[in-house]
Amino acid sequence: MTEKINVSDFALAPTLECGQVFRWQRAADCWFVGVIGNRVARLRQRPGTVEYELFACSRSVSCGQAEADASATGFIRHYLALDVSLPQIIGTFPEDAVLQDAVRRHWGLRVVRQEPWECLASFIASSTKQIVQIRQIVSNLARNFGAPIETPFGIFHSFPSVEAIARASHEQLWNCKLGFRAKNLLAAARMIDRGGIDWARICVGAASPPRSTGPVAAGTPLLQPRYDYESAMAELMKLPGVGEKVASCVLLFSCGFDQAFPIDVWIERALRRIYFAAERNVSPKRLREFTRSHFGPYAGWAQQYLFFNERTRSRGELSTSA
DNA sequence: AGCCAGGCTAAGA
DNA sequence: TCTTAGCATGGC
Repeated sequence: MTEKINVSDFALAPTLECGQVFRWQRAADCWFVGVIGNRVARLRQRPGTVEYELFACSRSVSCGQAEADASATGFIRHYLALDVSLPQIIGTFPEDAVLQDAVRRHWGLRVVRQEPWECLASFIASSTKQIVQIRQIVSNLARNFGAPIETPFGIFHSFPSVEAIARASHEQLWNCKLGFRAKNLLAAARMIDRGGIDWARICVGAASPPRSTGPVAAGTPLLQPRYDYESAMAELMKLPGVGEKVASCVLLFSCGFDQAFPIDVWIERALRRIYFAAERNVSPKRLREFTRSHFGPYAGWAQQYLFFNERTRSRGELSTSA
């Protein structure tokens, strides 16, 4: 059964294809099909609305049965960040000709709320890989280690849990086409699995990592205060294969740090061309400092507009939608 | 054929 | 503290 959500200031295609998530595919009749947590979703944009169908395997909902109720709508609205005001966010951007042009061209792009572990694992896998290949790796991991989800249009797989990856062998991960990143993903999963990272203070209220917390010592507060941005970054960078870029992606895409500004090769090229055309040999440190002072509290959203704009600049269509 | 990909890390200046 | 090779593999 298809349900509808009224939307404004939203564009589904750039949101799902700008490179922040790797699990969405185009299907027939303008549908996008993807996996969110342990559910399969079909999404389609129509004038003024987003249509959705949601399928899950759980105790309350039998496998393959469509969900459609208030909580399902809330689930989609939350994932797509439809509960925030895009004009207000764009209003914090600097008066910057290039950025404003990117915003006009891709109006409606939103930073979605991913699950932290899937986001982290995906970006550990992303080092010096093309987006097409990252999508392939994530798909391989899900098919080999995730839980199957049946739908009327095929079987999908949830992204594997921390334990599932932690229990895998190096060879199994290697076979998912991770290359030299396999040992990083394995070591990161094992470190998280034994409680080596303070997730609760990086992503307060997040659904990840999917581990029971076990007994808590008397007098221990159930919810620690959230880390500030720098501390959260430092905590994430304890993990092998996680440097500043990957950590920024995780903080922006899955932990609600809207100011995080990942600098990858595409963004770095764009920054040098747009803002430092007169200078050459601008140090990475100066680039970082510039992005922090120039783009404001929603720098990460600005980054997504610039990134997607850069990747589609001399191209009509995106090569990642295959 | 050769260069590049949503980088990270250890080693050397 | 700041640059530089090495890392695996596939797409173009």
